[in-house]
Amino acid sequence: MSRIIFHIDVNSAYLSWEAAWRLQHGSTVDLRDIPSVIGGDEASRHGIVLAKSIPAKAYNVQTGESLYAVRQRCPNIVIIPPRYDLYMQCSAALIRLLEEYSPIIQIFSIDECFLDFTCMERIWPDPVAAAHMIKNRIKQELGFTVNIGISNNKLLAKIGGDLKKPDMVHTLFPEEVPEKMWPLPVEDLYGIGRATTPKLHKVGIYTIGQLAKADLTMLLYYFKSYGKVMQEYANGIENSDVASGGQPPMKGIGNSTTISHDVDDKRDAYKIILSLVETVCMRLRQAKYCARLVSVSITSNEFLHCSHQCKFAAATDCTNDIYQAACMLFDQLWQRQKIRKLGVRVSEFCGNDFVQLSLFEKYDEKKKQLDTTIDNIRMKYGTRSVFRSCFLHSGYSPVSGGVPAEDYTMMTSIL
DNA sequence: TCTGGGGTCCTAGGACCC
DNA sequence: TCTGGGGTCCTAGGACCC
Repeated sequence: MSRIIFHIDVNSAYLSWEAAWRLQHGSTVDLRDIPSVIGGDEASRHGIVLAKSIPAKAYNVQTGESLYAVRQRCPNIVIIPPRYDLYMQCSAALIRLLEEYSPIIQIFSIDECFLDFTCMERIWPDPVAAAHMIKNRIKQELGFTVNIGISNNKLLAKIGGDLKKPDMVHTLFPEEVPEKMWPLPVEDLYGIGRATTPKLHKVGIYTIGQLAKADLTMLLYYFKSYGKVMQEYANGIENSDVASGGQPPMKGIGNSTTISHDVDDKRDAYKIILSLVETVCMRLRQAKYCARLVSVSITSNEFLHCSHQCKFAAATDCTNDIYQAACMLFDQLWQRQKIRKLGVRVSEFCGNDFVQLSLFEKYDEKKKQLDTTIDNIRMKYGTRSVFRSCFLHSGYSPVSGGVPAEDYTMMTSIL
C-alpha cells in the first residue's frame, strides 16, 4: 500500500517566530512585512544572516551571508538578534499541535518534520484538505505560517513543500515528478550542494530532469556510488520510514566558537578549549555517555581548517581528562597560525553506567564526584554559577557553545 | 566574503596484519 | 627482494543538511 507522507516546514522559522512573538506582545510592526533578518552579533564576529523576511529576499539577501554585505545593498534592513529559547518553545508547540493528527512524527530539525498520514485516511479521507486544515490551525493558534508538502515518500514531500512559499500546501506525487520537479535546477534536489552543483554543470546537467535521465555509467565515473543515489533522488525514489520511535542515538557531541579576536597565545587558546570542554562534557554526562574519541579543530584567520583526534584507552566523561587530551591535541596541531575559531568534539560513545578500568590508570572517584557536583550546581543555579578561577578577569566566558534543548534533536543526513 | 554553530556520512590514503 | 593481494582500522578532510 502506498503511504501518505507530510513534510511540514516553518516559513523563515526564526524570523516568523520572532515576528509572531512581537505581535503577541504589543508590537505594531510585523517583521515579515519589512526587510528584516535574524542575525548574529557583528562585534563578536558572528555577523551572518540566520533567517530573512520575504521583503529582504527581494534584495537578494542570502542565509549565511554577512550582515555587512547585506547592509551594503539594503541600508534600512532591520537586524534582530537570535533567541534560541523562544525557537525551542515555538518548535515544541508546533509538534504538540501536529501530534493531534498522527502519532508518527519525525523531528528533522528545529523547524521541520515529517508526519506519516497513511492510516489517517479513515478520519480525514482527503489528505490535501487535512493539510490545509493543519496549516490554517497553526497560523491561527500559533501565529506563524508553514508549508506542507504531500507525497508517498519523505524526499518528494520535502521537495514538494519547497515549491512555492509561504503558507502553501503542495503535492508532489510520483506521477507529478516530470511536470513539477524535473524542470527545477539540479541544486534544488536534496543532497546536492555547493560542491556538487558545479561538477554537474560541467557534465551538462542543469536540471533535475537531466540528472534523472543521465547515463548512469557516466554518473558513477564522476561521482562514484553517490551518482546512483543522486539519480534515484532525481527520479523521486526514496523509501525510508518516518522514524518516530524516539530519537536515534547521538553519535557525537561537539561545541565550537568563533572568537571575537584572533588568538595567537597558547594560554588564551587553552582557556577557550576549557570553556568548550565544560559544555561538551556537561552534555555528555547529561546524555549518560562516556566517549573514547576526542577531536580538536582550528580555523585560522584565513579560514584554513584543520583537526586532530586521539583515543582514550578507556571511555570517559570526565572534564579534566578530556581537557588534558584536548590541550595535547591542540599542541600537536597548532602551527602558530592566528586562530579565529576553536572546536572540541567527542564521539565513540558507550554507556556511563559502568566504569571501564584502564590497566594503567587509576579510577578516581573524586574527579567523578567533582564533575557531578558542578553539574548539579549549574543545573540549579545556572551555568555561570560556578567556574574555574582562570577565567576571572580573563575576558573569556567560562562556558561556551550552545546546549540544544532536551526535547529536540538535530536532523540526520539520511532522510 | 567583513563568511555561525550544530550535526551526519563518506572517502582516500596509510599502517598493519596475514 | 627487481616485492602480492586483500582485509581492517585509523585519520583527516570534505560534502551535505538545517
